[in-house]
Amino acid sequence: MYRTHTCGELRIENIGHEIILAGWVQRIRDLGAMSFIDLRDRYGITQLVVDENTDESIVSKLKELGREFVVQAKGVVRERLSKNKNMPTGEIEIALSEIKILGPSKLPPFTIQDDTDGGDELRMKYRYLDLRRNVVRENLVLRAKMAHSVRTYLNSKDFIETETPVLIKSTPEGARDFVVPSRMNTGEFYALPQSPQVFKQLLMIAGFDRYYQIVKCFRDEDLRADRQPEFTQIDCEMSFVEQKDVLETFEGLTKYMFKKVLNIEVEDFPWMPYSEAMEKYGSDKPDTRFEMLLNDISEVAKGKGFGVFDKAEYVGAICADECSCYTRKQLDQLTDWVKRPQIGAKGLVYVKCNEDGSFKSSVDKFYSQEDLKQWAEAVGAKPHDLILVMSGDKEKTLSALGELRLEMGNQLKLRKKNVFKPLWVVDFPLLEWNEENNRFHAMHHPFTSPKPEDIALLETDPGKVRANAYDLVINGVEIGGGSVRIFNSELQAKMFDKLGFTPEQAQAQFGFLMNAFKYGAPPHAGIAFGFDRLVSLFAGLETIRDIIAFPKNNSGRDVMIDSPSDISNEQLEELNLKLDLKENK
RNA sequence: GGUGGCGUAGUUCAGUUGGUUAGAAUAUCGGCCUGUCACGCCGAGGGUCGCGAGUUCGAGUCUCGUCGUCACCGCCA
Repeated sequence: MYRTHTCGELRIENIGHEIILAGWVQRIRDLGAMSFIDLRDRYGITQLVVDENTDESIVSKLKELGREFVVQAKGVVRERLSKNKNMPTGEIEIALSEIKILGPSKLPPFTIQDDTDGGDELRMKYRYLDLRRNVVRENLVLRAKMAHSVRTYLNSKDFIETETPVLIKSTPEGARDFVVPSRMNTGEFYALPQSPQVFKQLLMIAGFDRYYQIVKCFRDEDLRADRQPEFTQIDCEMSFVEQKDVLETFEGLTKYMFKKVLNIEVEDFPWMPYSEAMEKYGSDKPDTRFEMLLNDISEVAKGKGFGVFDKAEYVGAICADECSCYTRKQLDQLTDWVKRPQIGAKGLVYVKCNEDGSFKSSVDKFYSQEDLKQWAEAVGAKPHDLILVMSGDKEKTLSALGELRLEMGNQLKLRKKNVFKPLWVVDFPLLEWNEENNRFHAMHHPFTSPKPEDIALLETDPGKVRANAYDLVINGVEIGGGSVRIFNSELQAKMFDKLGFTPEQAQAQFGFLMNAFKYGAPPHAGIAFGFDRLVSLFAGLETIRDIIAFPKNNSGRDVMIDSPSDISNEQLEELNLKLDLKENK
């Protein structure tokens, strides 16, 4: 037995007990005739003391100790002379009678403290040291708690947790696949799943009725703070349900998690059509923690001789409360901000609403006070407000205004981390036009069913067809999405046709699913949540790296184990692979 | 694929207009210290200024390239 207690549990009641602790040396404070050692483990920190009564052999042994040594300490719990109210074990200490080094440590490259001196790069390289820090471990404990609450809730609703294969088949739709060569099947490859999509549908056909899985998914696309090449989904599917049933179930799950994990009661989730999200927020994942909605002011802004607006397809505005005090410098900075290539706007027009009801704008030359008053009415601006106007191609301007809205929300501190505003965005378009390959792509995936009333549009105006698809959005983050599925092989065949598949290609790629539909397929629908994003949202973090034990960097590398890496010629040969690198490293 | 930021002591950073021997904090090591808990005080060691070219009498500083890293755009059904 290495220990009788953990470093977080001894209290004043334990005084006089002879105990054994094991853990890491956090810090040694050598006061000369006496020394204090902070011993740390997952559960806390306990102070060990060496003083004039301590055996000489122990005193000399302290010289060998350094930060992050793993030691076993034996001693008697005693009350401290000077107590530390800031720590749970702060009323007691251990009078050392024996100390043994279990694992010596080199000097760690950064300090293992809450406010570490280590940068991200170093922390990732020595992730096993970083994980010793409270803040990082607490994120992973939160993750474990959340996963537990998912299982508790879904199990209670009769969902069957089912594993699906990781070595599957590459398909042309969607993201780029990660691919695995097969040794036994020369020249052939598995693909890693982008999601267990088809398997969960097959489970519905199998009559499982309700399936879930907390499962790794893989997408070989460029990364972001909230995107890793491998990530975790809460993946679900239900039979004999409509959209409403799925949303109710998973709204229930989300509320349950907020309550169990954060002890927060969230209100019922509003439903917002995709078209409304785009018009009012300039985004399909609106941050509804604050208003500042987008307004179409084309009617009142056009036809007054200002060429930029007159030529524009759309003129839109947002109203920032109490911002008429913005200085010329601040407005110039905002203009530069929207002109950055990432936003790509041509410019920004402002109107300051003065206290006396007059207006001061950057386009006073073209617009009278009366004109500007109409703008103010259109956006609901009051005195002291600031109206920001952009124009151009409608779609681009909406999304640029949406970005500007978020930026203003940041500047005005309206995006509070401890406020949670979930909503369902519904009625997504079924298809979106892809300029690159000159064909329609499925916006969600090719198994999503069109709204029945829109099916006729498939022939006449496919871009207008709405899908029975939905996203859960919280605070401007897309947490998850799903759809009611097609469960009829003819409609599925028609979808593949619209997506530009020949019947032969569709059969080769998805024949197994379309055949399965012919053996009694129930109506079904499903959803998947990005578990990493949900955890980071709960943790109040921007990046999902901090809630993953061993994440990859921006370039998809694990800098700790240094992967990906070369493989040996023997391995290549066994797989019948030859490299043909376009550029030498 | 693109845009931008960063790269200087173990670590986090400063380094002015291109100009003497590149600094601070912290960590480490040594000394002193009986109630510390971010202990304190005194002292010491520690630098391929990412790498490579170029401009210059002279480059941490300017230019180009390259590598690494971060954020974003494209991409991510």
